[in-house]
Amino acid sequence: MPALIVKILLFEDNNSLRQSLRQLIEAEPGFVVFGDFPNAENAEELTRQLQPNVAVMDIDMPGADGIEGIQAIKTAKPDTQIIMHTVFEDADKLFACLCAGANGYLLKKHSPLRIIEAIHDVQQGGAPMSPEIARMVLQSFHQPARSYDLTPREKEVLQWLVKGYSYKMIASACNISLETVKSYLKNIYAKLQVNCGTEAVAKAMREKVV
Amino acid sequence: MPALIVKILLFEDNNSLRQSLRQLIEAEPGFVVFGDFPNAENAEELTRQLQPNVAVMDIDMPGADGIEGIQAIKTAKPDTQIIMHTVFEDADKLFACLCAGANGYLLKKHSPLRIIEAIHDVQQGGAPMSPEIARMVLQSFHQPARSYDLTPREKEVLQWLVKGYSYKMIASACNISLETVKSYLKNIYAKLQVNCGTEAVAKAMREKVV
DNA sequence: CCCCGCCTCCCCCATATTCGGGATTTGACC
DNA sequence: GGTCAAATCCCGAATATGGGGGAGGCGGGG
Repeated sequence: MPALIVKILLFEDNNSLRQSLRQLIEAEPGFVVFGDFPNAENAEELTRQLQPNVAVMDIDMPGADGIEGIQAIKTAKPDTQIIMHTVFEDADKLFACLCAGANGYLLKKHSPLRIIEAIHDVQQGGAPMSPEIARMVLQSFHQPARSYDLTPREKEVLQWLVKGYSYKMIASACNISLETVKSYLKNIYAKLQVNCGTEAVAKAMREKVV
Repeated sequence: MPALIVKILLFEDNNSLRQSLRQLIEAEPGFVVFGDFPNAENAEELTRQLQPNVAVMDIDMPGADGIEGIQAIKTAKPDTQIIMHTVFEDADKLFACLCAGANGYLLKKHSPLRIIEAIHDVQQGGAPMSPEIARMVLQSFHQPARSYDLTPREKEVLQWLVKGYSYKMIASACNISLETVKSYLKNIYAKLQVNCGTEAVAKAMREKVV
């Protein structure tokens, strides 16, 4: 049993597509499809039994969908590399998959041969993505970081608040009096248009203020 | 003036590397290097004057570094595609670049020819990344989502808190009494090992609890 | 049947926070 | 020299929060 055999599971509800993917993948030397399934039911149990190296997974499947599939597989065998293969460019589904632990994300509109490359990629620690997906992922980081015209000191105070500091702790951290802290926070709340600390923290973290 | 000319700026503090990159890029049909610089000083002004389509940027440069460079360029001309080209695999610098708006991220250890591909990629809406980088980016989404053994109701209450709701608002949102909310929050704070709402919100957001 | 976890509510009280008014000093800028 | 924003401080009152108890009902598992 050579170490270079790649054990693959296939989850895709379209039967004919699933069969052709299976044939395509098995044509590649060293790639063995240990199972193909129309949805992600029992994915956890299957993973435990078959110990795959890679899973190729659609998202939209009747029964258990791809997101549940990722969770099941990662629970059973966290080092399994999971490649999503779907028509969706929907941002919510994309990020749900990434948060669940997907290791790659290909759109079906690209050549099926891309899957073969992708399986090689994930085996070597890469993260294959369709260009549109890569772009969406990078853009998700790019938030303009609204400043709300906070003065430097106000930003500093807000940062401490975000770290969970109380007014008193902020005062000693900044070496200023409690009254000053209260004064700053008043202004900060007004500028952020919130009316309590928790809201300010939530807003600051969501919008990458400071 | 054919529309297919790509105007490129180059920021790299190593003089010989900068020169060879320039030659390499200009050897590609349609690619014109409008300027090369040893750091990102005056990047905003330069961008405004030269109106580049693409910038290739190192991170570690004396004077103004690559992160400031991204900000300057994106301020002056937001649709400029910025490709980072650096030795760093350092996570902090990586994410700082992405947050600032980088559109691609290549490691210098890969073939310089990858840059040519990357410039084509960004022009077509892609987001070229070295495999290691792509993996780090995807992994940044994959947080196990610690649950801290919160009960369903507790999770719900915490979610409202994260949205900035006050105790009273949570009470009416959940159709329970203020006392009940206080009771839940007591338990939640204990389970999260925090001692106030702001800290709980910060922790919940950071660790994707709920 | 009994126990236990969950949901719900209650009381009390100390403190923290919010928000409404000020005020002073400093340093930059015109 | 005048103006203005920023940083610093103070007072006081109304609420909100945090932490300590306890307690009843309900459903599931042993």
